[in-house]
Order: sequence, then C-alpha cells, then structure tokens
Amino acid sequence: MTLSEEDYIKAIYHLGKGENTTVTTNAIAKGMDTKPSSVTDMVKKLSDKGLVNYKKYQGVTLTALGENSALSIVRKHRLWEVFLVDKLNFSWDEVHEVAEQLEHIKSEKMIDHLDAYLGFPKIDPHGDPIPSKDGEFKKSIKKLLNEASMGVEGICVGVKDSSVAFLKFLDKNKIALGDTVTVIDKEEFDGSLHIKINGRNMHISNQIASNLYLQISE
Amino acid sequence: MTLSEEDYIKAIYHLGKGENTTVTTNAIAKGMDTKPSSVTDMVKKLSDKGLVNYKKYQGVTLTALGENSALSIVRKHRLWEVFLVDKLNFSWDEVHEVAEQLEHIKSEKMIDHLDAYLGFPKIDPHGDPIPSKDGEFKKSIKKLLNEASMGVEGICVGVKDSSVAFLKFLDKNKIALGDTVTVIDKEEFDGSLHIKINGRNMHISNQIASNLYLQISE
DNA sequence: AATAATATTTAGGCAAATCTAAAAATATGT
DNA sequence: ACATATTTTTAGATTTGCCTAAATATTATT
Ligand SMILES: [Mn+2]
Ligand SMILES: [Mn+2]
Ligand SMILES: [Mn+2]
Ligand SMILES: [Mn+2]
Repeated sequence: MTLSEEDYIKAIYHLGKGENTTVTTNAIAKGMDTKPSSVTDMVKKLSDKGLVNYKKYQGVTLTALGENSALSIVRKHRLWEVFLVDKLNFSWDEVHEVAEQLEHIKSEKMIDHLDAYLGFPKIDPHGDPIPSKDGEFKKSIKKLLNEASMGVEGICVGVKDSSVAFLKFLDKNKIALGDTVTVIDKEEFDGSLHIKINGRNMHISNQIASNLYLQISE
Repeated sequence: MTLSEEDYIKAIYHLGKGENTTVTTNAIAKGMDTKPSSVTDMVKKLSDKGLVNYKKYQGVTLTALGENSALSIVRKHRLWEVFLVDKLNFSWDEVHEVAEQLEHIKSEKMIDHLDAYLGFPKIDPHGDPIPSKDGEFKKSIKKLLNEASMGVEGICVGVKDSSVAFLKFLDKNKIALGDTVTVIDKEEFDGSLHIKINGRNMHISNQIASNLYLQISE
C-alpha cells in the first residue's frame, strides 16, 4: 500500500465512524481536502485491490481486508502519538501532524517493539483507544462532562473552551488532561456536578462541566 | 524537498566521501540502483533548486545548501538508528532499512527532542559520526584494519561493508563494536591477519580486515 | 411527473519519477 | 590521430496521484 492509499483507507474508516457505514465520495473529498474526481479514481484502485466495496454512485464501505488495514494504520498513528508525548515531551496538541507521517513507516517489528517499549498503552494522548496487534480495541465515546450520566467514569481528554482564563482555572483547581473523572451527582437546579477526580471530591459548575471532554470506554 | 530528492542528495554526499569531490552520473545510478537517464533528470532538478553544481557531462558536486541538506538527512538517519538499537532492541544489522524511511520524517522539533532523549550520541550503531544540529561533526579518525601496522592496538568502531551478510558474519564470530583489537601478525601472501580481539586470538581474511574500521589510540 | 439542484463519474491533461532505446559527448587504445 | 568503447544525455513512454471541465446519474422540489 502506498502512503496515499493508506491515508484514504484511514479517512474512510474514520468517516464510517469506526462502524462500517457507507461513506460518500464527497465526504471523502472534504475529509481529505481533495476533489471528488480524485476520490473516484482512488476508490476504483482500492476496489481493484480488494480494500473497499464500491459500486458506481453508491459510495464505499471497507472490506474485511480494508478494515484490518485501517486499524493497523490507526494503531501506528496512536502509538507514535504516545511516543511523542511520553518520551519526547510533546504536548497533546502538537503530535498529530508528525504522527500523520510516522504512521506510514513500514516495519512490523518496529511497531511491536515500540508498543512494548511504551508499556502496551491502551489509549493515545487524546483519549482514543489503540487497537491491539490483531485489530481489537474497546470502543469509546467522547462526551462533554455535563452530558455524562450519573455514575459514568471517564478520562479527561480535552477542552471545548481553550481560553487562557479557562486553562488557568483548570490549572488552579488541579484538573488536567488524563485525570480520571467519575460523575457522583448532578444538581437539577443549576446543572452543577459533584464529581470525583483522581480520588478527590469536587463540586463544579455547569459552565465548567460543559467545556470539558470526557472519554468514556464501554 | 521530496523523499526522492533527499535520497539523491544523501547518495551524492556519501559518494563524494564526505569530502565534496565530483560524483559521476553512473556512480549515482549504481549507488541508488537506478538508471543513468533517471539520474540526469533528477540532477537537473536538483541543480535548478540550487542543491548541486552541475554542468553537462561534468558530474556534480553539492552546493553549500546541498551539503547542509545532506548532513541534516544523515543526522536523522543515524539518530533513528541509535533509537532503534538503544531503545527498541534492534540489532545493528536490522536498522538500516527502517532508518532509510524514518530519515524523511519532517519535524525539526522531533529530531532535536530525539537527540536529547538519546543523550546526544556522537556515533551511530555502525560507528559513524552523528552531525550536530548545525551540521558539524568530528571527522572520524578511523582506519581500516588491513591498513593498520603490526603491533597496533585499537577499538572496533565501524564497518565499511554494512551488508546484512557481513554484519551477520561478525555477530557469528563474536566481533562487535567496542571490541579491542591488536594486530599480531600479517601474512604477506594473502593479506590475512592474526589479531587478538578481546583477549582471544583470531585469524581473519583480508576481506574481513578491509571492511572493519579501527579507532587507533596513539 | 417534470424540472431543478446536487452528487458522482468520465475525459483529458499535468507533474513527478521512473524506464528503454537512440543519439551525442567524452575517454581510451593503438 | 583516429577508431572504438564508455559515459552521459535526449526523446519518448509509463505509472501514480492529482486537477478542471463536461457529462451523467441521483435526489429534491414544485
Ligand atoms: Mn498520513
Ligand atoms: Mn490521537
Ligand atoms: Mn531514505
Ligand atoms: Mn549507520
């Protein structure tokens, strides 16, 4: 598989939301910042190679082979992201572009050794799950904290409001990315939440809760 | 610079022996396992970009810009080789092919952080020097073992032939980088050498001796 | 059901990097 | 010095991945 083919397969996988729903030509073009005619060309090629199911005007789905390939690329992408954050001190918002390149390096031995070296991580720096070598992983959902039901547990993986004021507030209150959060109780009146964060009980306003993303694994 | 341009620039650098000697079209073709006509095409392109000096039928040399680029690629290649050996437990005969891919990843921040993470190594797993960020490195004072005089003692710091076959031969015969070698005697007839390596006596052919670099302690 | 709007495909072309075959320049040998 | 051999360049073709413009299919609207 060429670099370009890999990027298409990965895009089709993501646009199909991990589940194998049909993806349209225009959606792929938008997702990859290219033209629909280019997508048609490539989709034919991928179909010839048995990576996607394609019938004119009907959109595409990944074949079993295509889905395996997609998971393998996603695995590499996310393992490299962990490497960049854990070992090279990149911050979570700097890794994507580099991982976009690293995911195409071809060496099964390298990626397996990297996996072991990183301690077989289960999620990447954005809280997304890392498929195992044989393509298995837990599905997870990203939700705003104020939309999580009572009792739900998740990992804090991002902010909606990235203003300095908000980030300073989080810092001051020792809320950081990667923290484990459990929803203990919700106040009907003002939408505020009682949560447990890294074992510590806290009461946070709805305004805060509606700007924190939680990754919830099923 | 494209991946292919980078590989050409690196090949020209190596064929020029690190010194900036003129390199011929055929030499590049051989070194890169491609055809002379392809080399001519690419060399024109590199010349247009100011990376090489080129006049028809006269061969090429790197410009200052070209040499800087070459050193930057060599730096990346060798740092990744150190990473693979030191962190991912690759052996020195397995790293070249993967480093050939990794050297093209574009992120200055990543390579500088990698350098620091590896502890600013000065040589790669084959004993070759690693250029610093600004393209400086100590020219290696290494000498081929078959060129060393009798009685000379040195440390094995690199190989000239880095083919898998040769590296495997060395492993099998327990010859490794860092080993201390003393030249006991030289056979005039076939150029073979009697050496002492880590206290063990050995008789090696001229072919082996002419592919092992020694750093001689004066 | 006919028309308009949108989505998708086809046709034809371009740039990068490669190749083969032929032509031109350079180097070598007597 | 001249013929021959070798090296290098040119000409023309191919593949991959992309593009624009035009044609065609599908979907939405009246
Ligand atoms: Mn990519
Ligand atoms: Mn990620
Ligand atoms: Mn390379
Ligand atoms: Mn090396």
